[in-house]
Amino acid sequence: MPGTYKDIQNITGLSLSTISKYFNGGNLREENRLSIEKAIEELDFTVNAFARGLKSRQSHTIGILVPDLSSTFNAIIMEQVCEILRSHGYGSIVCTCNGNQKAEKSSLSFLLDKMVDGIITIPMDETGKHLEEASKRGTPVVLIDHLAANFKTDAVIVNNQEAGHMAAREFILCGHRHIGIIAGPEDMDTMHLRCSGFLEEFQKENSRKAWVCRSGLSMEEGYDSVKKLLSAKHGITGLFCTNYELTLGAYIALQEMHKQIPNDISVIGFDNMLLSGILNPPLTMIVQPVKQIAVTAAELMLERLEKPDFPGTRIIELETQLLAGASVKPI
Amino acid sequence: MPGTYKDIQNITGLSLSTISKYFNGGNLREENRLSIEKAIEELDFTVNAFARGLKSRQSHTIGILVPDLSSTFNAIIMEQVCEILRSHGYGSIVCTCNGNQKAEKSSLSFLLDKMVDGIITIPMDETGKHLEEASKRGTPVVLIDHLAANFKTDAVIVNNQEAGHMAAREFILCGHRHIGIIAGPEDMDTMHLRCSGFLEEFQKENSRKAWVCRSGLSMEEGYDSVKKLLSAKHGITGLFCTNYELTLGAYIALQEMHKQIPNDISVIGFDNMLLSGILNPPLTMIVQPVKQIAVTAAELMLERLEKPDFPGTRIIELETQLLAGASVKPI
DNA sequence: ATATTTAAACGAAACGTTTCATTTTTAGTG
DNA sequence: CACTAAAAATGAAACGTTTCGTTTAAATAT
Repeated sequence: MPGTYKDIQNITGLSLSTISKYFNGGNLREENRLSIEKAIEELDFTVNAFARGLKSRQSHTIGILVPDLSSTFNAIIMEQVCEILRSHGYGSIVCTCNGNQKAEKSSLSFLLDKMVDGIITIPMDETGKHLEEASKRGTPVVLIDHLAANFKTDAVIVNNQEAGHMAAREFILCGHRHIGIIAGPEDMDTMHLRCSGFLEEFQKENSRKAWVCRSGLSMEEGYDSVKKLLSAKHGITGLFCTNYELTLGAYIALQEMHKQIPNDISVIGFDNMLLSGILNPPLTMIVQPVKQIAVTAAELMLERLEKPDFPGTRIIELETQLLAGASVKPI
Repeated sequence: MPGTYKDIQNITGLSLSTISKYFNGGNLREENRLSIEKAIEELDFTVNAFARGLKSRQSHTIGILVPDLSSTFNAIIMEQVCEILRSHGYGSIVCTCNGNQKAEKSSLSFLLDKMVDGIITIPMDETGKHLEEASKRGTPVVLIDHLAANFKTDAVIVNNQEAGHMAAREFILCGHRHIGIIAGPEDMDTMHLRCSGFLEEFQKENSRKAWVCRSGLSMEEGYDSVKKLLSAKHGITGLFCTNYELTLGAYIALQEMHKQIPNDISVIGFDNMLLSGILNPPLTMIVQPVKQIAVTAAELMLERLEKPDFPGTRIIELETQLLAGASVKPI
């Protein structure tokens, strides 16, 4: 039903190879170029991606594999990545694996079967074992958020440990000695690093003490963690929250308990600049360069696609920033 | 590099058509089936989707086109839709258009060029003009959230007007006469219907009055709207928030102003059950059947793909629910 | 055992591009 | 104006499946 090169050929009288050249940026005589363009218009023609892919072995499609999209951070990263790839002519096939490692492996196969030219992923299985299937097929992989122990490939990460340090230094600077950490899951290395980074710096002096409350990643768990930490009466004067949802949950809990920030308790949040702006007083938080993470991941992929055998792997570590608000009080 | 039917042929001695039959569910002699399976194993074979698509004219890929993924509602709908499609063997190419109608049109073309078998979209352009390109190519379209004025096609919507009614009745029942509505943009028909539905019901009696505060969709604007509405001293005793982000922003603003819910002010929120559970007192809210919306949209699409010329269009309206909390006080 | 029906396997021709080795045309030179 | 070099157009052979009309093999009936 849709037109083909042959239809263009019938209209213009040009050969298939010339027409192909037109669509692939070769040199044509001006009159031929115009007559092809006229035919395209007339036919409402677009190149058949199947046939093109069959010859060129490229789909101009990237597989995106993430644990979920309910986490705002993931959703926004994905949104940005898709958009950038799109502006370079690449589509994004998105798969989530719901925190399930088995699903992660099968989603990867699924994506590869769809002939994606590359995979961008926030891996769950931190060994990276599942990714071997991609390299077996010669499909490049770019990691976001954390490296994979047994799979060397391009990656964009963030200095989570340093993020922890920064938060700790901020509390130290203001004289805090008793801090609660709303830490999230221990087996997730981003979260773990933020927490251990904090402790490393904070506990350099014995007079300072931190209480770690592990949980999942959700707002609800941030809420619960605050209730737990404060009811234990450790004499905590500050809270460090290690992702967006936890921060929000914690904030809501504090409001409910009528704890004034920062008079009753100081808070350092994580991730979301937007949130910082709206709260009053503005929340001091560690922010990740979300946009830049997405841009970098997309660029790593695009460059890798251009030079498939560029040697070595590039691991790009971006900086988190302490966005100073007014939620940490000197004591 | 990856194997082909021909390689399987060399190993098994069977013809290409027999091998094709194997992959397309025809009847084979048991021994042949086994020998093919052995060959597949040995070769690590997977069917080439380009070649298959070229013949079958199907990509087993659906295009998903939404305004953005930063809105939690959209992100979750998408996550679910992708997952369901995936479980039926369909990939999802996701495009966002950032609230930009020009981008919406070009994203649609982009998706069609990628040979998607169908389009599931939350349309921005409410005329649906841009969708004509899809039907010109015979690509089915399923709408979510709202219909398109000039484009009849399958759709999943929600009774937004009735949602407004419900909220109004709840306030009326509790004796409220002065309500503020945090309404979002007027030109977005979901938001508009929630608001107009509310007004329709609420203003049946002249003694009741509602103040509408229009804004964008973000948390920040929910926050600002509350400040505006309350500083105007209309004597408002309740607030109706018309989406998740606005609800959250409003809640934060109220907390900050030390307005107790529901003693100082009653609140009905929208969209997010999770939020309701965590807040204290639990927030009364109107919830959309998110999961069911996603399931229905995916099913409409899958069924349409199976019977491309099933006559008529199916418009499925799902019900919102009032989730009773304790944030509306009788006065 | 042979004839007949049914089921399974086969061969060849598409599907719509790209590519490479050739041929034709154009532009450039003495 | 013929002659060469460079640029553009050409034809044919892939790419890896599916499909359809036909042949061959297996199963059933005579």
